[in-house]
Amino acid sequence: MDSTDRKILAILQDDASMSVADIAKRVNLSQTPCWRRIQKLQDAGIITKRVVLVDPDALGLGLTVFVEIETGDHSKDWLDGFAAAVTQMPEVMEIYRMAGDVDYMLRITVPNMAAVDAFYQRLIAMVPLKNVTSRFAMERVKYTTAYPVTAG
Amino acid sequence: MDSTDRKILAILQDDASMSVADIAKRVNLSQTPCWRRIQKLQDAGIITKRVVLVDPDALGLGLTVFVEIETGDHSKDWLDGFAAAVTQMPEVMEIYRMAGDVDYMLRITVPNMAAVDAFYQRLIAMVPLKNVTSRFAMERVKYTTAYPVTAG
DNA sequence: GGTGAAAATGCCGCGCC
DNA sequence: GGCGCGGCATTTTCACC
Repeated sequence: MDSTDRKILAILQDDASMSVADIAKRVNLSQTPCWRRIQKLQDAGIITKRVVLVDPDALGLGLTVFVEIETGDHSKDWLDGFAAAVTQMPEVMEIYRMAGDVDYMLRITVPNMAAVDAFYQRLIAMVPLKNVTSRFAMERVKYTTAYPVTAG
Repeated sequence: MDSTDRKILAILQDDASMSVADIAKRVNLSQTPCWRRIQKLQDAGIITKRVVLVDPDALGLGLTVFVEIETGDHSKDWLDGFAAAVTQMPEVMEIYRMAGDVDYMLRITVPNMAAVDAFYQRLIAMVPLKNVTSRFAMERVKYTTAYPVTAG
């Protein structure tokens, strides 16, 4: 993957509605080679998806909460099952298995406090957990899906 | 926004490469009205962007770190400036202003431990901070940009 | 809202350098 | 790896129900 591919990725991560012709201009290529590069990035699994991003406030999903979970001592099978179950829950946008005292970090997006509590109740009903800490976001200052691809 | 709009959003949040004709079929609409609804969702700012998602591992960005920041006592202007400066940093994917003891929560994506340290050094060089805690992710279990739009 | 169809645009395969 | 052409799919805009 050379610097032209990186430029293409930078463009598409910011705006995937651009035509191949316009992208080609921006990276000083003609249409066909540019198109072939994009195909290749898709086939190689570097580009994983094409999606639209939606304003959560417009959907009434104004509340973001980070949930830090200490599972306590459990087997690998148990942990896998736990992770799979949490993955199914639609308000869960991100799940990370963590190093350190916190075992899992979740980011959930919900309409209001009641939904946070409903989520919490469902979560602890699934299984006993050693500790669950919720951290509430007041404001989303930055949110991007675009990874840095250009050095400097 | 009715249930048809929600169905359209659910589809486009999952796969924006679908043709309008195919989306129309899935929501039992003909092409033109379906197209008009999508336009409306864009014009209303509900759909904010069309992007491609990229595999961070493929870019050598395998390390995700949550950074919890306590800023200490500072003026609103100072906080705004701080937030703006952190927003500029390309490894920062998400920034939230938090309720509670932690003032800001960041998610950063970097190639390796050295980059974490480099980020940390740049961060604390910007200004004195009361406390900075890094939490390291071992594994990304779930990551989605698709908000739940269908009740149930 | 829905339909059908036409115009404009953009995609993407081919032959060639 | 890159280019230009051209058929074809898709988008987008009509006029009308």
